[in-house]
Parts: sequence; C-alpha cells; structure tokens
Amino acid sequence: MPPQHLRRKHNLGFIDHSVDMDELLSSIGQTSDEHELFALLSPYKCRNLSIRFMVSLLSREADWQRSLALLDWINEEALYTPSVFAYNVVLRNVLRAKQWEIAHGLFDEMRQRALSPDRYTYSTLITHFGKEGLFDDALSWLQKMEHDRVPGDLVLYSNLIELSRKLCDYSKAISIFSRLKRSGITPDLVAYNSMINVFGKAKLFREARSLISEMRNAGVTPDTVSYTTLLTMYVENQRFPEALSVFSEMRDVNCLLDLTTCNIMIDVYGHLDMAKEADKLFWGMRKLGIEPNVVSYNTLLRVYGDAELFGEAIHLFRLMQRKDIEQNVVTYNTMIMIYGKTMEHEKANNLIQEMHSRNIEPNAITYSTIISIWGKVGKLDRAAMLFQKLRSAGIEIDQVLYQTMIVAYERAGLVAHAKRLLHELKRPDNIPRATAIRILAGAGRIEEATWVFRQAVDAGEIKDIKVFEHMIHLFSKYRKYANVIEVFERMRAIGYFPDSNVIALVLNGYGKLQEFEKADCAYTELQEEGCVFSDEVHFQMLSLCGARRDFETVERLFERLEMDPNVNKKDLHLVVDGIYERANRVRF
DNA sequence: CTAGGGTTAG
Repeated sequence: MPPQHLRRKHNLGFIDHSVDMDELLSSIGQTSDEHELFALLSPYKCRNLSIRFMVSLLSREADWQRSLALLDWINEEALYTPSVFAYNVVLRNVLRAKQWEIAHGLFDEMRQRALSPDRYTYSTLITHFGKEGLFDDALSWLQKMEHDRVPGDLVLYSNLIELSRKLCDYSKAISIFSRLKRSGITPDLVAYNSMINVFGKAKLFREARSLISEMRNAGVTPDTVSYTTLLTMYVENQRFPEALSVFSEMRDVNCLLDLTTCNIMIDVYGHLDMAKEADKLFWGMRKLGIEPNVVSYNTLLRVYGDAELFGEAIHLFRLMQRKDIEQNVVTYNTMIMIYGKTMEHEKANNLIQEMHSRNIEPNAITYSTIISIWGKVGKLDRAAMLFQKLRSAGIEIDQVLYQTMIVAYERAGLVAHAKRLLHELKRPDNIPRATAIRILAGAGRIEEATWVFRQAVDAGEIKDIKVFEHMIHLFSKYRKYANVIEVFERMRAIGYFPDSNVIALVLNGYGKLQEFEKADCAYTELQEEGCVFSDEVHFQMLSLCGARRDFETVERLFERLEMDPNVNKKDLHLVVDGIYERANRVRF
C-alpha cells in the first residue's frame, strides 16, 4: 500500500468515469439496509471511489447512523482518507440527532487523521451546541476555533450573534455586529434579520426599525422574516399599534404574508380588542393559500378567551378535535385558562385528565394555571398537595410556578405558609439557584436574594445574564448602590455586556457614590466595544456630568449626540436644558 | 458540495 500522502494525492480529483453515479446514487438512496448498502458499494472499493462520488453520496445522507457507517466504511475499506467535507456532513447529521458524545468523538478523529477542522466544522458545532443550550460547549468550540486561527466569516459571526442572543447577552451581539461591519464584511439578509431580533430583545426599537432602511440602502431587500421579526419585537413589548403600522408597511411594499405573519397578526388583533379582525384573518388564511396550524388555532383560542367569547372558544377547541387538527400542551393550557376565567374548575380538571389519556404531558404552565384556579375557588389544599407532589417528584419548578403557590397562600391569608416557601429557597432542593434568586428578588427579599446570589456566583453556577440584571434592578430599587456596582463589576469580569437599562442603573449608582471617573470609564469602554445605548443611558451620563458641574463634558457629549441619528433630538434638548436649569446657569 | 434568521399558553 502506498504511503498515506501519496494515496491522497493520487485520489484528489480522481473521477471514476466507468461508474454511472446517478444510477448508483439512486439505488443507494432506496436502500434502507446497511448491509445492502455496502454490498452495493463493495464492487467499487478496490477501484478507488472518486472524491466526487463520495461527496455526492455523503451530502445526500441525512440519517446520522448511515452517514457514520459510510464514513467508517470509507475509512476502512476505500483507499483514501475522508475529507474535512465528509466529516462536516457526518457531523451535521450527528448533531441534528443530538448525539453530542459522538460529535466530540468525530472531532477528535479528524484531528487524529491530521484533518484541520474548518469554519464549516466550527460553525456547525457552535450552532448546534448553542441551540441546545449547551453554552459552555459552544464557547469551548469557539475557543478551539480561535486557537486554530480559523478566520471568521459572515456566517460564523452570525452564529456568534445567535449564540449571544440565546445567552440573552444582547449587548455582546450588538458589539459583534458592529465589529463585523467595521471589518468590512457586508451583512446579508439573514444577518440583518438576526440583528432586528437582537435590537428588539435589547428594546432598542428605533435601531431595529431603522435596520429595514439600512438594509434597503445596502441593497438587501427585507423579506417576510425581517418584517415578522419586527412585528414580534413590538408584540413582546405590548406596542400593538406600532405592530399594526409595520403590518401595513408590509402590505404597502408587497411583502408576502406567510403562516407566521398571520399567526402574529391574529395575536395583535386580539390584543387590540379587534377579535373580529382576528377572526376574519384566521378564517381567510386558506384563501391566501396558507393552511392554519396548531399555533394559529391556539392563538385564536386565546383571543376568544380574552374577548370573553367563551362559546366560540369551546366550539373551536372541539372543532379541532372533530377535524383531527393537532392539539398540544399549549392548546390545553389555553383552554384550562379559559375555564379558569369562567370559574369552571371541574371542567379544567377534566381537561387535565383528558391530557393524560391523550399522552400530552402537562408542564409548569399547566400546573401553575391549575394551582391558580384552585386557589381562586378556595381549593387551597388541593393546590398545596399538587405543589408538594411536583416537588417530591423532582419536576423542575420554575419561578412563576413557585410564585403562583406563594400568591395562592397569600390570597387565602396563609401568610406563614407563603413565608415558609420563601424561606425554603435559601436551601433549594430541586430548585435551581438562579430560579430561587429570581423569586426572592421578585418578592423584594433583598437579604435572602443577596445571600443566595453570592453563594451561586462563587460556585460559578450563574450562567444567565438575566440573573445579574435582576440583582442590579433589585439593588437599585432599594438604593444599595455599592451592591449595584459590585454586581456590575462581577459581570464585566466574566465578560458579560449588560443591556442599556442596566447601564443606566449602573451609571446612576456610580453617580450616587460620587464615582464619576468610573462612570465615565464604563460609558466610554462599553461604547468602544460596540455597545449601542438607548437614549436613557446617554441622558443619564449627561445628568451625571451636570451634577458635578462639568459643563465642558456636557457640551462635548451634547454635540456628539446631536449628530447621532438614533438619538431623539427633542428629548436631548429637554434633558440638556434641564441640566442647566438645575445648575442655575444660563447656557450660551 | 457543508454553516446562520421570525409565531402560541402561566
């Protein structure tokens, strides 16, 4: 056998013309049995399967076990080493099937075969691990990538933006986006759409909205996803009239509506008390060539419930069953909630039984809904029993569910029980500490929340940026400015980028502690790292400079903000006028 | 030839 490098050199670009690839590929495509597959391939194993052939074959395989078996076969039987491409394809299939261990193994195997993982390899790994919430793994792949000096490109940066977004670190996502643009990469449709989402999550509405025109200027036409992302942003922040205006722009520019758009708009109409419009849109979907799905039905069901059209709701729910339309846990939760509104707790109980018989697994939302209903109709013992059962069954309790039980006790006047539940959060059994912190913070139990928070941070348990932000909000509310700064500095130390609202609180904290230098540092540094601030942050900084009578900086900052198209000029003038007024000083 | 984006319930 010739040495490895010769074999590979020899086979590179080798095409076996005697093989009718299309015919072979189609017969392979019909084979479900592995042995049959290799029987089909074996006549070729001694004739050196061409790279082109293997490429076509592998890229058609979607089944992870089959593609893995094929890869092994190439390794063992065929006379050349699979390429990075081959590994990437198999890796994709393995990751889609959530076979994390095997993915790690494949990566190591690539290295052992002296194949260099490329940007496709890393993009695939980072994305899949990130999507699954395995952020530590995702970040360690990123570190490996940087160590290997694999250069990032648009898709890879998009993946990192997505990863930051999933970690709720929106400021970091924005920072990556500005770095990307500064390095001369032109964002494409998908990257822009991701960023509309990020700006929306960061509540930077103007920035999100203005991306639509930035896209047009860059020659990228916004599509249905761009507009629906924008719609979602307004909906999540209860800005329904703005959503309506985006929808009308969408129609003006002849942007196609699809299933998701319709679903969102049914929701919007519902929130605007336009149940009739929601109804019309739902029942007119088929005419647009769009088949309503379970989300459409669930949304309309909730709209009916909110509009107190209970008869319509029950009718729709049973219609779904008659017509064999998929129902899921959301459908049941919505319907249970509706029975809660009508105080028909027995019917709500029946639905839970129905879920069991249909193997639809109840979730935390189901439980908190029913606990809340039982609390309302005075069946507190039942609620408490269920709650206890869930805890001892090891079902993960989230903050809303826990709070629902506390609220139920409080409503019934059982304050001691409510207090006991809060107290138990100091020694959580099956409750994640992040959840405990959020509940305690939400209940204003500042000492307990701080205690658990410090324990958890020291143990490296807190991965969610929201927990830090919660603590900053809590400390700020109770005027514990030194604690605000402590949390902020801990966040920065582990590389988190707090959002605009948090920065405003931090700047305020520095101001109260007379730490103007540090405030200035944080304000400048974060912007240098590419963070985009809301107007409130800039105004906070202006006020801080005004408070220390540093009018030179006020003027300098004012001039800069005056030039910034994203800053509201009217508000800016009001703020600056106010500063001078408070300082009792005439402005020239 | 492989990698990235939007919707429902407490």
